[in-house]
Amino acid sequence: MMVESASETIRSAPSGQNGVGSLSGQTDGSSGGAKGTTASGTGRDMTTGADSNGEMSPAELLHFQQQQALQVARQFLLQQASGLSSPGNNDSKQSASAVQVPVSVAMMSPQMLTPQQMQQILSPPQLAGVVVGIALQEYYKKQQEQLHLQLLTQQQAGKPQPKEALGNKQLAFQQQLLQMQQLQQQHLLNLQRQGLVSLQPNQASGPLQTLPQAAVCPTDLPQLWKGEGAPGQPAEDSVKQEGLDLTGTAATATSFAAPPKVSPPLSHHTLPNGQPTVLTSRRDSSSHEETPGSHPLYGHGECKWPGCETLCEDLGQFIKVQPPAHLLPCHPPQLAKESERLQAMMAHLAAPLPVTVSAADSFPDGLVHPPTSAAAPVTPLRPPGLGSASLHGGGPARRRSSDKFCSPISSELAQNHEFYKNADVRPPFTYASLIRQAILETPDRQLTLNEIYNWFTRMFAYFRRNTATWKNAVRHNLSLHKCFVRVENVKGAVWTVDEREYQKRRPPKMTGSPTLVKNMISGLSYGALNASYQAALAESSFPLLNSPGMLNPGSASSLLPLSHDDVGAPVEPLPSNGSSSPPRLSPPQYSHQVQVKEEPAEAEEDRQPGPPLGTPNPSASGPPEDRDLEEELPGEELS
DNA sequence: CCCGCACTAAACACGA
DNA sequence: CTCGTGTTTAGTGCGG
Repeated sequence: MMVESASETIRSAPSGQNGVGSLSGQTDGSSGGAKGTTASGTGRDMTTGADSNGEMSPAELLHFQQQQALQVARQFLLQQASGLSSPGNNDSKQSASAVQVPVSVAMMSPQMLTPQQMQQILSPPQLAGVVVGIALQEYYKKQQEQLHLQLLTQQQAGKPQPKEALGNKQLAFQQQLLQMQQLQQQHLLNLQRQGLVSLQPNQASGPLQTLPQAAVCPTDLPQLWKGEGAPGQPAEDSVKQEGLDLTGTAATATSFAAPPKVSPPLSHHTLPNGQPTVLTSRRDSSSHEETPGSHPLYGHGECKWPGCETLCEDLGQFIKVQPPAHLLPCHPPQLAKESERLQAMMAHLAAPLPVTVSAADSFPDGLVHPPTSAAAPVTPLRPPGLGSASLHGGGPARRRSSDKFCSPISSELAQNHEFYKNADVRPPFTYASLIRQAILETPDRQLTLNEIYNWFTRMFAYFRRNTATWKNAVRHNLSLHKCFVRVENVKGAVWTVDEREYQKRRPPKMTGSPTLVKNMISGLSYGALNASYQAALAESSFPLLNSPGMLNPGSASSLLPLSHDDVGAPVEPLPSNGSSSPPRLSPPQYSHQVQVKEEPAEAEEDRQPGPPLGTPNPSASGPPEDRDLEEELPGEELS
């Protein structure tokens, strides 16, 4: 779950945008954004986790996600604590170490985390960094979901209660996740030992870590600790000292945390030396702790892991047996499969990627930049900021995410500029939105066809090939969409954007449809929330999903409401784009008000050069940008 | 199933 | 004639 939520969070980003659906989610922007996201991401997970309970409200979802992440972290801590102090060993020593744990645990308790904190923890850039692992995460997500379902089914025996069930489920699921991770890791380690896998601990962990890490980015953790007054380092140390088993799982984390920053305090992910033994111990502890006497996978004197019915006298035995000896045998098929896929994926991703993109790699500008071109030109990776969207180059499947959900193309681009520039990935935007972007980026808000071409090639590596195809598409779009207006110029013809038309063709409203809401939530982590939000506004494209991302108490409270009802309505003009937008223009204002529907011709005619404000739009205070442009070139059109 | 949207492909027209 | 630019039509895939 954690993973999922994390990934979800991330993905929403950039893109939240758009998110999102992509490799797996299938591209469609639309699907990705709305449905895709929901389905593949949190939505689904959530469902899995709480479906029995029915739908969760956005807020609940968010909270749930937070809890997931926190609980996992807490679990680790608890495990540590319990492992040290519980069964059998209760030395003063341990108690001493244990002392710290409680504190940390307290700190970690979900209730204590505010949405804001969450955001801090999962800052956009950092989140973005985690995106790399999304594909893997999703894969695991599915696996985990399945397992979870299985477990639930088996467990159902005695827990029908909704609320409680949820709580139990959460715990169970979390444990499951942990175990899954452990198993995965173990398996990898085993393979490693056997020489089947040459992966290094770090590498191996890479993907794995993504799970937990995604939820809680190591680098970010420090903040948490700090917040509580527990210095990052100390915490880490303490953890280590306590003989964290976490390390085991954590092996993974290492790579992530690797960077300069002192690694993640998040114990579980932190992996000191990837010692195998740790795993076992950790696992033990994990199973112990939480619910003494109970284990999600243990019941009625036998292992409940799907397919495994090993008999165990008691939990203790179960735990003992379970670990390496028992667990593996139980799930070889799954693990084997996973491992294979995992490795394949890793290979495909080119090892370092995950790490590369990690938070640590954030650039000075605060943005997470995609792997450099060198790395993987053809890799179908998702841009850090962008969640799903259709990136893979190829098939028709990709299309449109931008329109419906990635609207804030400008912010998206700004954030992932480097990525698109270097990665041979198809941008998740429609041609129309790209063209518009290209045009609006210029001071004059007009471009010749050739300049548009150049912009495409300059901005996207993807458009450096197959020129015939996309150029044709560009021309096609220019001609086809009313929003693009051709203006005769002295030198020739230039293309401008009729913002009103552009807005018209977009989905007018986002009523409070459930899906949208979900999207919003899922869109959670969209990169620079504020930035994107503003950008969205500026673009006047709907803030849709992106804004939601910011479910942050502070901003969220104020924004969410707005996004909801106001989405459809004209947004307040935000000169966020200031860069290119001349003072005179105030595009956003027109956004939806569209008075008249079509009649581009009319519109054009309407725009008489003389009366700048004369625009038919009553409410509109100022003429749309294009208008200005066009009007600036009076002669031609009018006459 | 239908519709709308986005995309791809391609034919055709025009002017330089 | 070729090329670039525009326009238009047809077909496909996808989501609502």
